[in-house]
Amino acid sequence: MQVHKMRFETSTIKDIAKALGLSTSTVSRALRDRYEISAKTKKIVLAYAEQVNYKANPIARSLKERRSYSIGIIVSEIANNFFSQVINGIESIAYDKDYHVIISQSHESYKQEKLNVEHLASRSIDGLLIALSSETQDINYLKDLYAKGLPIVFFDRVPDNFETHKVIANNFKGSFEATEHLIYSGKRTIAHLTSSENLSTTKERLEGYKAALAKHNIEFNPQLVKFCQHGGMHSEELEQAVKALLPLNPDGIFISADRLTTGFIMALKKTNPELAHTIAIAGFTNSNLVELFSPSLTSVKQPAFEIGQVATELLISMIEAKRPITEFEIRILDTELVST
Amino acid sequence: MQVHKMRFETSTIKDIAKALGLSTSTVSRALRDRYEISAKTKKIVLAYAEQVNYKANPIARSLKERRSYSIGIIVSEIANNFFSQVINGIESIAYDKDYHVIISQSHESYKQEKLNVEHLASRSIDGLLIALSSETQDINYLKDLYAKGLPIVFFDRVPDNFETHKVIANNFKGSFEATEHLIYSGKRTIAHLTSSENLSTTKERLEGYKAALAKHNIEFNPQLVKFCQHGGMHSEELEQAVKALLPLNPDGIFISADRLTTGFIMALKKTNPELAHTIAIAGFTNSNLVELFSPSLTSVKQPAFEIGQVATELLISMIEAKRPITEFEIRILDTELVST
DNA sequence: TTGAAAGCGCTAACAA
DNA sequence: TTGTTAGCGCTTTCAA
Repeated sequence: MQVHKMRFETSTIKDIAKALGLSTSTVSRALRDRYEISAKTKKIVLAYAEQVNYKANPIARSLKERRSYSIGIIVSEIANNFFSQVINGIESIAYDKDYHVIISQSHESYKQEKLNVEHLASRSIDGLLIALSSETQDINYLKDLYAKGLPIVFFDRVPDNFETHKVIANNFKGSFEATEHLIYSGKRTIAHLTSSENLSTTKERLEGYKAALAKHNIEFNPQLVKFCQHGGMHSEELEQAVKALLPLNPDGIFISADRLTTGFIMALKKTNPELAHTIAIAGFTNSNLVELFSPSLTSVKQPAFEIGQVATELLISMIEAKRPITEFEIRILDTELVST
Repeated sequence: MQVHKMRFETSTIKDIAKALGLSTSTVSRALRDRYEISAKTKKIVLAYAEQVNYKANPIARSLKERRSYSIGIIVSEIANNFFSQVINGIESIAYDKDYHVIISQSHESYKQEKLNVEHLASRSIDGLLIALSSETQDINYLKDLYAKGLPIVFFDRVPDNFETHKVIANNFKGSFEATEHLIYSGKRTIAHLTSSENLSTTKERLEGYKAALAKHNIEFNPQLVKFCQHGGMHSEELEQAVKALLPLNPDGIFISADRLTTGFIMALKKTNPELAHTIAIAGFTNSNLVELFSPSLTSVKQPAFEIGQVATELLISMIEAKRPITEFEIRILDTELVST
């Protein structure tokens, strides 16, 4: 453990105080730029601190201030373009405001999600940004933490029975446009492949799909809708969906999630390659590789980076709020339809 | 700030001590399972702690023990399949050993990398796992930290003048096989698109490429090799490379990095779509979407997850070593050639 | 086997 | 404006 001791042989506030013949509190005040302190002493302290390359020990500060300047993030998977872009947005704001982020993955498992959240909470995060796993139904553990004072902001996959800030894409509109796009290109038998019914996104996107059909007088056929409980984490799930849908002869399909979109195309190419280029595909995906895909598809892109930014701004505002917040916002950001 | 105070109204060691009429040290010993302590008291303490859902405050512990049980990770981009898989491997080991991880992205910028590392160091990470940015040449700032006692393990992009553990893929062999694969399919004018010359991976992969050419008596033509200083972060870089290579009429190309591989295909499709299916492509990529690509390609897959695992095991062994380590390992893991 | 006490580095109420 | 002092929650030496 010597190694460690060594590393901390950096100067502390105490060292500076001693060297300059001041008290630690004066040094602290100079460094934190707080309270009344003479410009002169401040300058001296700052100069000396600079000279000895003083770095405040964030752990000591955290212990004293009872906060860690860190925020927790829970996503299902970082190897998912949507989420990695959201994370970039989160970081862009967090680092700016001097917070650091701790990322955890639920891998679409409720158990893992709960474990991670509790682990983060015990690590004294100051706030939590979370997109629920596709398995999650019981959010009482989050309510408990929230009640104990942990600020939480939901993004993407949000619960409806939880009063706090939420940031989502305009799922209804995005789905409506994607479905309508298929209709405009002459498709009439449009299947819909989607995630677990638990997810808010699933419900909203299903509504958009239905609305587009209704607008164009196409009867809604529940058989054309297939749910994947695990969000496409397992390829069997997708192959089964393909197998169930094809007998209905769809000429188009609208897919409601990143992993499902790519997973569906893979499953289709694997099981029925001859159909890959005959079924028109429109789906949610933030992959920056869509241009390379064959068959090509029309993609609904979510403003992932912005979602991350907005969620972080809201979270930090909650963390730094002087009084409990009672008015909550649901921010809805527009998607973009991209054809290649 | 009330919000915060509230959150910490969880029981502390002191509370338990008071409730049970013991001293804090006894409670601490019981909880940490240390020193001589009577089985009886231990049981009482443990039961009570369980009952009140006691959670140790990691910040207080860190301050006292001068370590944070967290490790820092620097990658260029998490939205890169290779790196996100490495991170999954890192987490699988770290969480098991009760460390948490803090991920930072350099975005291939030396300045950002240095900033992030120093930020992490000031956050008292216990160790660092890093893949250098494509811009990085001066690693003195890392040497300084290392000299001060911060354990560091390099992976993927490693420096040659730094004595510590390193974990890499067998870049030479992977490149050799990929190039040879192109040769076996009858290609003779094989271009090579690669990253910044700074990177260790660039050098090793170039050697593999050359060796395969040599084995098959194909003369090495330096003009067929193009370096991308920014690792394909900018699309212009790639379009220029395409423009420079095509006049040489390559019938195959071997590409040495994930982002370059996908970037090159995009650039080719954009500028010379008619050639997209005539040039045989082999390239490093860990994308799980290659099956969807058109044109298709032969991919060199790195054992990313394992690289993360091994690097983390080595790092934790350094962190927990009782005495300074003097023998270092370079672990080389085999790649896999996948044709679709 | 247990307790008292010091101290990790920092902040902030209170006193001067 | 500055200093004194207490204390955040925990671990650990020393004494009992």
